[in-house]
Amino acid sequence: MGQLTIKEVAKLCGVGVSTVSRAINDHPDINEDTKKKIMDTIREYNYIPNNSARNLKRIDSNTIAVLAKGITNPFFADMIQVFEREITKKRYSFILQHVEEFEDEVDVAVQLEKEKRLKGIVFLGGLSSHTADKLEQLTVPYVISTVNAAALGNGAAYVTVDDERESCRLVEYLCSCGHRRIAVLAAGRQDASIGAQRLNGYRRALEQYGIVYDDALVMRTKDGQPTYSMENGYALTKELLNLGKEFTCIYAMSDSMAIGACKALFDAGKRIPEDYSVAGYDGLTVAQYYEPSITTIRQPRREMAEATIQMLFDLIRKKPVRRQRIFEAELVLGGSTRKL
Amino acid sequence: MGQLTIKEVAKLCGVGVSTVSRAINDHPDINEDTKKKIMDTIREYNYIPNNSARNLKRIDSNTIAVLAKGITNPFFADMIQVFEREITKKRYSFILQHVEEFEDEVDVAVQLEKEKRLKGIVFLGGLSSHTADKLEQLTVPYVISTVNAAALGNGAAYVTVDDERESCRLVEYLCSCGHRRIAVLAAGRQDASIGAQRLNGYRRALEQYGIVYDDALVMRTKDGQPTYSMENGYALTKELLNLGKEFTCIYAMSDSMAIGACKALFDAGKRIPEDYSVAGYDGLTVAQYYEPSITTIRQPRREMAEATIQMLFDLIRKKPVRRQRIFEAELVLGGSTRKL
DNA sequence: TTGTACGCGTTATCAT
DNA sequence: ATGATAACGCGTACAA
Repeated sequence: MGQLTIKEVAKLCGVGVSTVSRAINDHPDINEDTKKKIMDTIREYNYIPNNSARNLKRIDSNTIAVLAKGITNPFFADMIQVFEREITKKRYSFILQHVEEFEDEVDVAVQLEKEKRLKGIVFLGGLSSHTADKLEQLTVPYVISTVNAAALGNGAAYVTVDDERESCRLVEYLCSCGHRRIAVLAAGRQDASIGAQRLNGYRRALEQYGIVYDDALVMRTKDGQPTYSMENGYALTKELLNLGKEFTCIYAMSDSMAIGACKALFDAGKRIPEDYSVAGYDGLTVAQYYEPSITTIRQPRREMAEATIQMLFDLIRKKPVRRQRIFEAELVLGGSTRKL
Repeated sequence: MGQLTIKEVAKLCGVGVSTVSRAINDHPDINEDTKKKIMDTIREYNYIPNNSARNLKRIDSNTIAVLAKGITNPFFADMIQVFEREITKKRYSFILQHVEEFEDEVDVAVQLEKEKRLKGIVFLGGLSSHTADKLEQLTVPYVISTVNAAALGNGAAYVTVDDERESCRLVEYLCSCGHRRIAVLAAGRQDASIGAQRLNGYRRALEQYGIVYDDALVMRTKDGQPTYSMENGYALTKELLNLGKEFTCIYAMSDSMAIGACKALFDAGKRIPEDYSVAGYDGLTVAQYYEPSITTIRQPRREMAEATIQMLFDLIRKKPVRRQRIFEAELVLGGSTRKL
């Protein structure tokens, strides 16, 4: 199709292409009048510069990309807001790039870095250890946010919480309430990421309280099922009830699962926390709004997002900077748990 | 930096650039052995083609873009999944493009169409009527999803529900339960989109039941506040309670607001539905999982998403197609409302 | 089957 | 202050 190019705009205005380029890129050395005339015709004819051509030619671009695996995860929602705000505040362009479940986020990052001449990258979620070495293909600074990046062990910059420790802290609290048979809604067996960490924390807490670990109380997500959903929490809890195991408390490894667990208990005619206590993990907004509000571990998402951007810009500006930050989470007590 | 280009790969392999190009683009007329050798060195040296250059050169690209305003909106989550699945199923590439709150999604679309040589576009959310004429700048087919596009009135293709009718239906149900003083948690006054539609539906239902509309029962969101959030639902309900108005039911214009409303009532020591009934709108998953489950209007999101893609491909293939589809929503009865 | 050369639309460099 | 022109990295017609 006869798309409008910079050449035709130049012809229309009776000037050279470089003058048009100067106009649209706010270059200083250009006559105000000619600039105005050019901008007017551009508006009149709806000329839109081709970004591919610009990116191809440009040396650099002051653009930060945030790559999110599972962009619809409610856990990411306010973090993304913070990223957007902080990045534009620093006068950089912000690209939010969705990474599909089956895609390798590092591959996407390497491509995008070339395509858009990125200045920096944030990884949100995903990032299993077996792709860690690929990170070396990146030539710009990057920060890994909210994934237990410590496990990657390659000196990468990251911002996270210690999932094992926080999980342990939560379960310690539950034990201190007198619970000794705490069922767990966990990830599948093949999960080597946060799911495994949180389960480790659970076991550590039990040990400290001299409680024998009982594998029968650990409900594992079926392979291929989405783990951290309400549906899964509901299904696993139903199954747990059907098994007839004795327990006084359910520890769900995400707030969404905890909500599913609560609903399953309600549907079975149980009361919370009188009959069963329920605890979650994440600190989603909806956990506070549930009735009863859900005892959980709140990750300081906004602060973590801010720290991520701060760290990224320090790296970009080659400031000396601590490349690892492990945030402390907060134990939020809700009405969903009680002392026995 | 000495980035690896197709030229250098060609040199490394001792072949011409076009042969390399043929290799990476799966062209038929190329010797299998040379192709293999090229692909091997590409892997060895981690060569990544520059997408900007490719897009610039390519005539077309079999790519569909979904532009979402408010990508973190839980309402969009499963629709996006469907888009992704259906588009890749049809062997097209899928781009999910986040549109910032202050951005004009049509501008973004026009740019992206040029940059990526798009074959089609889906608009999800946003799209106020004052940008409707800009849509003519698009030269590829597009479908508007889930926004009351009828109001745009320019013959654009869209998939939606009739917000006014469905809202009316819900309120009719509430009236049929004997409620006569139904408070509303609404959008701000300047909202001319779905917020206004749903409020119209409310008024129509009242009329049918001979109930006088009382503006004092309509709690409007403060300007600049995010409307459809739990926080807002909570705040508006607190305010409503403080006003001391008499009412037996709250109609929140989104499920998130309804959950906020419930929590505010619980915090005030009220019971649901014994003291107050609460109804929402949207049919989010969490509405079912809340306790009590929330009476709401469920929009058939997945079906709407499927219809959107179907319509888009029909347009691309120039099949004759009904360019407007208005889906029927479902009235979901939950435990949050009761007959008086 | 393969290589050469041109052009995609833009920005940067150099003249003027 | 402005214009001509050479890249940017790749795909493709055309020639071989």
